Amino acid sequence: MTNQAERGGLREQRKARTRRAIQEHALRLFLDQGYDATTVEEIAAAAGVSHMTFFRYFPTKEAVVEDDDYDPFIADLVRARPAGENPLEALRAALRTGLDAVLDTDRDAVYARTRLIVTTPALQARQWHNTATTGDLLATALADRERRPVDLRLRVIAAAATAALTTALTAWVEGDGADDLRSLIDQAFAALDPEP
Amino acid sequence: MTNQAERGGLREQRKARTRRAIQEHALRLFLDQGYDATTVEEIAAAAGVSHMTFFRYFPTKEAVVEDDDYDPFIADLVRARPAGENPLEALRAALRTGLDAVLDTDRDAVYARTRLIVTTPALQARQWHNTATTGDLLATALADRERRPVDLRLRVIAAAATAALTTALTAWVEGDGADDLRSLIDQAFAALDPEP
DNA sequence: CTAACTTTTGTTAGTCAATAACACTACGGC
DNA sequence: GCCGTAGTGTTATTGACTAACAAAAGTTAG
Repeated sequence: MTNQAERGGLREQRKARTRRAIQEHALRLFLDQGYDATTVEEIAAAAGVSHMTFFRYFPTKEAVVEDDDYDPFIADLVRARPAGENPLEALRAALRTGLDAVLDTDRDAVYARTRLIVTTPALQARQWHNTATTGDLLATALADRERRPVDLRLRVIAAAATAALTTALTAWVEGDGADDLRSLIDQAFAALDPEP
Repeated sequence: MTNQAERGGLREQRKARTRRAIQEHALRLFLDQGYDATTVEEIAAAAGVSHMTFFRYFPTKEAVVEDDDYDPFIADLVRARPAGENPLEALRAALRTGLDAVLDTDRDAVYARTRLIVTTPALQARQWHNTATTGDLLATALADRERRPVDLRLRVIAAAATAALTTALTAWVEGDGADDLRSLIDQAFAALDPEP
């Protein structure tokens, strides 16, 4: 119990509450009046903090929308795929498994956030950076799985897979969320296999 | 000769000269002292104009580095590929032809600019946006070539091709330009073909 | 050649994101 | 209860970018 402060201390509770408050007010305001039309000052005021505090919790205005917590999770799923499987199929299967877990429970929230990102230039730019990072992570996972170093080939395959995923997500938003995302992702990955 | 002003008038000459001056001083300063460490005010001063004039010529600080003029050219090369050829191979061949023309004459300039973009976060973000635009253009070109509308499959293939190109360019910079770019691009595209 | 016009530029003043310095408050260990 | 410190607010600064208006130059007509 020496480290109680890090788990249940009042400070940590407050921190977590403040962080969540900022995030929720930000998303509400973004969806309400648009991303660019919403200033950090507004968000901070709505959350009852100063704009400095906002930046203490999030490094940039964009970061408040980001949510890449489960990238490492997917990387682990990739590493768990059988070594014989071809890399692209391993990525497809891992992404599928990871997304299934999220979509079943949080579909609407995922859609709202994805829509916000896809339709906001500033968030897109940021998202592309995150996608590149994810690509690197996946390439590393592929390499680990085959017990060899990352090379150009694995990097290209990982980049192609994230490109397929991004294309499917964009199509999802373009269709106003009416399509089944899983099906779109299947189609996207199928396009990478020069079929018989 | 009714439209002389649009071709050889003093105004157009001055405009072209100013634009080039801004661009050259900007690149020099960026390479010299870094992108972030260089302010628009500095660039404007070096080019002998006010910072407002800078923004009249370039919408953003990043735009001064961009150079997507030959995207439509590559799209035309894609359209010119035989309709029987598979889409990915058509893109590879078109990109190859387009790059050959540039690399032979401007290799060093292309390398310097690519390095600047790859190593500067703000320029990367912008470049990803441009890459996405290029992807759309290529997808459209592929569709035109096959005389049918753009669909998810063509978009994925175009996105995968640009991802391969980007990966090759990144590897080129990581290797300090010592590798042969053409060879890197060949390897990158080969990775997209699940080989025999 | 001159007068009226249009285009381009500079000046000024501003907004907003992001960072820094420093003092203040209150939590939590003792 | 006391004190160190984490967390916050205040204020000020930098730098990208925009708007409004005035000034200067180019262009065209008469």
